[in-house]
Amino acid sequence: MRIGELAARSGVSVRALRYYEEQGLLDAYRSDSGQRHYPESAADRVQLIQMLYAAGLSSRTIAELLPCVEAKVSTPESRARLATERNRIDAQIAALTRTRDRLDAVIRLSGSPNSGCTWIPDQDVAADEQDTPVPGDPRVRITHKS
Amino acid sequence: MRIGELAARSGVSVRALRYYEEQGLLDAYRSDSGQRHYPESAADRVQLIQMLYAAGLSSRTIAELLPCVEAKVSTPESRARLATERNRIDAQIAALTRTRDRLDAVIRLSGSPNSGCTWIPDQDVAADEQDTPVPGDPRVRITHKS
DNA sequence: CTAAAACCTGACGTTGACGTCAGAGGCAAG
DNA sequence: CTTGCCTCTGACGTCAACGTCAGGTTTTAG
Repeated sequence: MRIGELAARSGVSVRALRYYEEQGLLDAYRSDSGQRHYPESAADRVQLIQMLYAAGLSSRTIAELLPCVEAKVSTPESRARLATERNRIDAQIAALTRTRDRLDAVIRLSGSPNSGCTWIPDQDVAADEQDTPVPGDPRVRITHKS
Repeated sequence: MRIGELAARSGVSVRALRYYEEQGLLDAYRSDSGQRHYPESAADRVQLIQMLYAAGLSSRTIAELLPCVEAKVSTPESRARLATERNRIDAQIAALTRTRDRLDAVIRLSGSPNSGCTWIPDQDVAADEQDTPVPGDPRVRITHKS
């Protein structure tokens, strides 16, 4: 198939596909006129590329690990790299989970009439830390050069 | 405290703090000479900002939602916004989990004796929790001081 | 008092993953 | 053959979250 169809099938832009090729993530056969042609399997590969991009991997890292993931072949270095990225993703999941739970807490408590929401575990909500912007508060002006 | 101390405490750069202020995420009192002064609570706020950045929220979105999380109040719109972001994070967690599982599968398969083309004998795969020390690698830096 | 360290405000630089535009050529249909 | 869509190769534009530098002021340590 040509690039337009692959783009439509995999849901990415034509530009992105050319960029992937430029980064060494996706190769194409060229017709005599120079047009790119892809096998059916390219769609899956693009999905995989998108997956790894979404996980925060850079083009270079993807280029390094993609052969391993596709061919399931690895050297000790690539296995170490895989493990590193896996752990990074794991940490990211944990952080996202904490963030989600915090947002959940806010959502649940935002309907309550009182202010007993404690998003700091065992610390009292300090009454006012002079942090609230008072409507008619004349802030100190920035006096540059007295 | 002044900006340098806040930066040290919260683990972000001075430039980042000034940027947060510019984006309306963090306000500071100014001394007569124009220097920023922050209350103790600013450190927590910075942590929260970092958390939301790490979850993929933009400055503008954080600016919209941060008052809800801090003041524990919300309008129907902000609740909807919170729910939207929560669901986005949830989807992101699901996608990351799938990606991690896929990497796990590759790691297991490539570690198997018969399926991996390990052309370098036996080496320890103890490359764990060690991030790639590439000099100019500007990936997602969350600067967790651990 | 003095020198170093910290802070200030612009303002331009960086990076990755593309978007977008220009100009030129290819491909099936009528 | 021409019309209209698709594709090609550069090459510049974009956007966010800062990094970095310059030139000047303020605070602090000795």
